[in-house]
Amino acid sequence: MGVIQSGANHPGEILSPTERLRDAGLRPTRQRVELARLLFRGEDRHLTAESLQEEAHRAGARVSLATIYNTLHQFTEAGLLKQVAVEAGRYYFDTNVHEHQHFYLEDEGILIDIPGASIEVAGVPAAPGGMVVDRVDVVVRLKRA
Amino acid sequence: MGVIQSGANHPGEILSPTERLRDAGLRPTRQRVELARLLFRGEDRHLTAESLQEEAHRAGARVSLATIYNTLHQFTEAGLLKQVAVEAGRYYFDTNVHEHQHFYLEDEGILIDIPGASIEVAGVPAAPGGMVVDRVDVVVRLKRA
DNA sequence: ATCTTCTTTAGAACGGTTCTAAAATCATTG
DNA sequence: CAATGATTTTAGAACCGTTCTAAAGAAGAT
Repeated sequence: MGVIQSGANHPGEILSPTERLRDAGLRPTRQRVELARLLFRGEDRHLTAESLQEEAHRAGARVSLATIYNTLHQFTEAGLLKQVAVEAGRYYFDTNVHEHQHFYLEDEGILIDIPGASIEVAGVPAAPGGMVVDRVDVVVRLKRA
Repeated sequence: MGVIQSGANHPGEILSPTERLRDAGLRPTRQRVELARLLFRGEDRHLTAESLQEEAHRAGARVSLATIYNTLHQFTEAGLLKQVAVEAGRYYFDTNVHEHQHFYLEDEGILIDIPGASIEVAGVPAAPGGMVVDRVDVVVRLKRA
């Protein structure tokens, strides 16, 4: 139980952005390829629509905000990204789709991975009738000492 | 470790709304008393600004939306309520301020308490330098079987 | 009552996200 | 290599929950 990975790289899984998109059943359009290239370089990353747009812009990629949102949702649906709920008002996405949990620095709005192997949640009661557990999210909220 | 409580009532703590407000250092105004009366009847409850406003309206209490928000924040700051982050876009509040975790029914946007005693989170790494753990939130996301 | 401070309020503003309808791109076919 | 049809992108509007603003109202002290 618990995929062992360090929160760093997944060397076995480095595909070209185009391959990755095709595997996911998404047409490798210019915009999607550019975004995939930024997102899937190896190290795990946390991002928001806004931060990705800035990054794309810095990298010289012209991508509209609507496309950023569309792409983020498509990638999430395709299992290339994971959504993380830490506060109302903003969607966070994570390129690490393996089992793992997060620190959240409340003061700065920053997420940090906790490796999947280290946290263990015990004693989850059975799901109410007709329901199954989709996933268990743990957020360790940190503030300045 | 872990306050033992069932997610139901806290009989030792039933104060009049007015007392409760005074204890929290809040003037017992008409609006705050009406909202406290709705919220702190004994059983634990989950709510949003919108749901509370509807409920207040049904109960014949005239309270503006701005006051709902103000009050929700003041109550939270005073430790009378707890915020729960389950999805971006909406603030959930919980009248159960004791240590406990939640089921979240993704399809219907409903929160259900998991009693504080049953869940155990082990293996949380030390907080990064200069940080302390504020709290550990566990959300068990459920979907239809 | 009077004065000061705190609270409530309607409505505007805000910020992040989603929608819309039109233009652009892509793949396919003749 | 058009012409066609389907998909994708886009600017900008719309949306929705939340926060702000400035003015009116209530609470408490004297």
